[in-house]
Amino acid sequence: MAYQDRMPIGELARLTGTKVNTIRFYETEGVLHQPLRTAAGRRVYNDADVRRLTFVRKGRDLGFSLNTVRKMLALADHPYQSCKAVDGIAREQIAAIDQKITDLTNLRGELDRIIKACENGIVADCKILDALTLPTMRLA
Amino acid sequence: MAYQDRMPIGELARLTGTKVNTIRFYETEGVLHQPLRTAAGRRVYNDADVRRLTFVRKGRDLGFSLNTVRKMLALADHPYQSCKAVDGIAREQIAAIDQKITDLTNLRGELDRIIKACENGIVADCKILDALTLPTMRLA
DNA sequence: ATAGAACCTCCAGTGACTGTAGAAGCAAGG
DNA sequence: CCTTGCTTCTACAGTCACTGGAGGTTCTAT
Repeated sequence: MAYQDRMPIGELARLTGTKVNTIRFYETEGVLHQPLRTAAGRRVYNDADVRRLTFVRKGRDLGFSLNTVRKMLALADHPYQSCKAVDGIAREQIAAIDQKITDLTNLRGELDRIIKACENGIVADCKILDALTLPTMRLA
Repeated sequence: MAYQDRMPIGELARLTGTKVNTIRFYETEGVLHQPLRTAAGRRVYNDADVRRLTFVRKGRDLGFSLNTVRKMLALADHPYQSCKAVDGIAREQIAAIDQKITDLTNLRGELDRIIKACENGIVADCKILDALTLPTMRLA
């Protein structure tokens, strides 16, 4: 299970595609736990940190604020907290997520259409703005 | 077609859920065109600006940088540019979009699972980190 | 033993907004 | 017509989430 289980910050950075400075920043922000240190004061990470940091980076890439990511991490950190709290945090995010999925799907469709039109040598009349503007495929 | 076709900045802000200052910021960044001005120097916007700004906001909310949004807007601004360029810009984004859709779908699934477990009075062993970490449902 | 890479802390800079100060414009009531 | 109050204007400082660099230490490898 633990293929690399006692790695320095540079290795964690490499595995997650994160800048070393950013990892230290997340630590000061309390998004990543304070890691163990070697006698010389160097940070030591493990596989759990890789998973946690990957989650943070993906969450940010998906347009969630650090604060929202923090809330979602709270679900992982306190899996035995009250159902009410967990349910609240989870529900809060679902509507936003569904909207993002809808928007991305529309955007993807339009980019696809543009590429296909190009293949046929026709320059598409560009409807890319509509992809995120028109109320097509609304879920609610 | 033009229900509100000569609006001040405040109205554009209201319609798109954007801060007035942010609209002015997008103008200086060249993401929004320089609008017409009244004799007194006030900005005047129209429906096309509403659509464009909506696109920018959605794009940002989906985690794309202003620069990437700028590139996608270029598809709308120059629909008759060379197919090669259009195709390049479009293709560049599609892989990123697919990954985002996959990640969001996984995340949504896990939040759903957490909520359902809560309904049953069972506190779920939380696998939220896995939602964005495990290589399930990879497209490529 | 020493060159070079990786690490440390601290702090300044960037991207993308967000808020505020101070002045000018405009619409409505008295 | 005038004042009260809201909107807009420019300009600039502040915030969030990083990102990069300076100056110094530690580790690794020859």
